[in-house]
Amino acid sequence: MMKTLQPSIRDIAKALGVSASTVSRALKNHPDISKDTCQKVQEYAERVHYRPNVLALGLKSQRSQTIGVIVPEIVHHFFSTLISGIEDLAYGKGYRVMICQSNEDYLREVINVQALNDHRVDGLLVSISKSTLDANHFIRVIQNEVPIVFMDRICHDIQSDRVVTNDFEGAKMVVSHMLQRGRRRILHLAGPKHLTVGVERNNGYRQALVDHHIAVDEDLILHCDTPQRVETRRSQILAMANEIDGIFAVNDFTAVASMRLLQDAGYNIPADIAIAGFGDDPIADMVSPSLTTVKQRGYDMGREAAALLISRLQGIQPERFQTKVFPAMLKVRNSA
Amino acid sequence: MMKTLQPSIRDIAKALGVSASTVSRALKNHPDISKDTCQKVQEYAERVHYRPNVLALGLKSQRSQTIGVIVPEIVHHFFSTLISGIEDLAYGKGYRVMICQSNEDYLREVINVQALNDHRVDGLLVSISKSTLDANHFIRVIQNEVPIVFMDRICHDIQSDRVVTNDFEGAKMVVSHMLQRGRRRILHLAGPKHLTVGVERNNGYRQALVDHHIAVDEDLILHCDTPQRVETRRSQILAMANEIDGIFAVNDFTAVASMRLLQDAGYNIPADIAIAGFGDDPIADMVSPSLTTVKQRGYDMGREAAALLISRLQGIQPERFQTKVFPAMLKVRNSA
DNA sequence: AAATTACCCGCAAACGTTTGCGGTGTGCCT
DNA sequence: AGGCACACCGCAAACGTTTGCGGGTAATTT
Repeated sequence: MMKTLQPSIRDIAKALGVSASTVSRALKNHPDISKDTCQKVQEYAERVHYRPNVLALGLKSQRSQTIGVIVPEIVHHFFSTLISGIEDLAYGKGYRVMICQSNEDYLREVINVQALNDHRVDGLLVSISKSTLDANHFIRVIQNEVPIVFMDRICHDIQSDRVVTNDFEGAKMVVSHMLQRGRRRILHLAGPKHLTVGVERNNGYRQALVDHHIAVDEDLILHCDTPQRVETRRSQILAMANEIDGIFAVNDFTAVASMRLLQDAGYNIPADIAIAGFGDDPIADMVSPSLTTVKQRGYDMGREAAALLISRLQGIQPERFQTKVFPAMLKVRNSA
Repeated sequence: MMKTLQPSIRDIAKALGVSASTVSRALKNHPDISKDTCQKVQEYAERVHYRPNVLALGLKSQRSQTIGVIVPEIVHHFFSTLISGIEDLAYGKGYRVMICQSNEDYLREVINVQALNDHRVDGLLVSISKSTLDANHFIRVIQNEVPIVFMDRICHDIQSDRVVTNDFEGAKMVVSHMLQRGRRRILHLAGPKHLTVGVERNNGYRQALVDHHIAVDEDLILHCDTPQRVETRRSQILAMANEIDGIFAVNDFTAVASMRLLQDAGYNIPADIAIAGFGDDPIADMVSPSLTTVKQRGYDMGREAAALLISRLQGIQPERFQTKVFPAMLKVRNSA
């Protein structure tokens, strides 16, 4: 198998007995170059599989045509779909994408930001980690004129474009749905207090209760947003099981985990306890009973975020920062 | 908010009244530079948040310290864990990772390969798409001296390092398990014939039958490897339901989809029909009954693949290409 | 005092590309 | 025949970094 190193513009120039500048221009059909030369150059380039060196281009143009993406964990369906949306739109506009995971770890997030900055990405799309309280790493790249669009998990302290789900309405809808079906004591498995998504869903839960003239019982709100945490709080949840008739979890994994827990303990879902989640993960449709939840349009949010960022990169700057709010959709299934 | 463009080595040199070469050397404590100068440079660099320009580095050194990853779809848990493993190891070794999805589309895969090649990634980690029959796009980058390590979905036509699961043994184990529990007519929902994983699992299925002195009935092998395909073949599967007592699906989503289908049709799992999958996706533990399956060590495979690639990049070339085979582990749950 | 040595540091080229500017040759007009 | 326009192409600098080599100054040796 013959090895042929990547040919450069100079290699082509040498082989054809012309200058590098001529090759460069010929490749883009510059009017200064004769049709004849253009054709010769293009043919030869094609034949040797010439591909421009993006590093050199980026170095010269001071823009890499690459956007960086940081999400907590790609294993979560919502974030994977977000990424798919981003990729599809970005590719279409001639941008490449570098994806990083913070693993919900603040330090890792800082490193990711720095690494992407080192690679001179033109812009950043970010969903912050659960443990991110400080925003200096983001501020620094913004000072370098690298714009950021926050998605879903936004960073409150920073003025920027944002793409979010209407978490408040979504939560209100699904909790109202349970209340309308006669549930009265609904446990809320909530997210951390410093994540906007968690707070908004919590507020939606509260508003639904208020709307139905039910007092909010703070004892019915637990910080519990992962299957692991459900396991940790196992006894606590089981102890409450007889006093509740519904659960609203901040995401679907947690909802499903709590469902399994209660089913194993002999409870009938939804007869004894109704359960609802948030996100419409594929598991929602695979568990039994299937999970009532709130659908988030991850793919569309990804596209929108990428579109917002790219339009900003291309200088189409609307006066102020925008916040795109995607509607949440109630997905009624069998668990509530 | 003040904007401060990214300082270069020359900016530092100018500010400190020294040459760029001195700054470059001072930053890495080169013995030619006095302790005094080193300290001054490093302090100043720190203060202005100097970060080397990776594009320039890559251009000069002809290596980008970046490895490209192509997987079919990140939404699948196996591939996300694979990526996590890759990232963790690569980061540790000072490499960055660029992730692409082929969406099971051959053309998209070709574009991905080319894009990563354009970015002068030092090496490639690839799981091929279902629709990939031709390998020329891979051969071309290998000719450019960019090594490839195939993971899970390997490319048969190419000599290279490989990291795979022992699909044959895994399938044999889980099918044997069903046979030992008295199942006799097991439907196999198989993958496409040109994917090694599918073929190997198919072979494992066949071997298990042979081992138990049961004739292989080709009518019990259906090409059906996604929930969508299960839906398409709905009537066909239901028509067979009374004549089978087990199902072995090539992956967990397909297993779960068939389980839902049969449950909705009134069959009891596993009493009427046992069901097993492959992969140990998180859903396996969330559905009811929980799914018996075969565990694949995605994270470890990712780490191993990255390690293999990086050692090759660093010139530690074992004589021939290696194939690392990870053992499959039977995960017995309640569905079989 | 002259010569050697060590210690610091700068010059310039190179990686691959783009682009303003200047140059050459040909044909046309007067 | 001289001037002009036009078509075509090359030179060189620049992006940020590294690195071999050469040079200058001061300290040490003979």
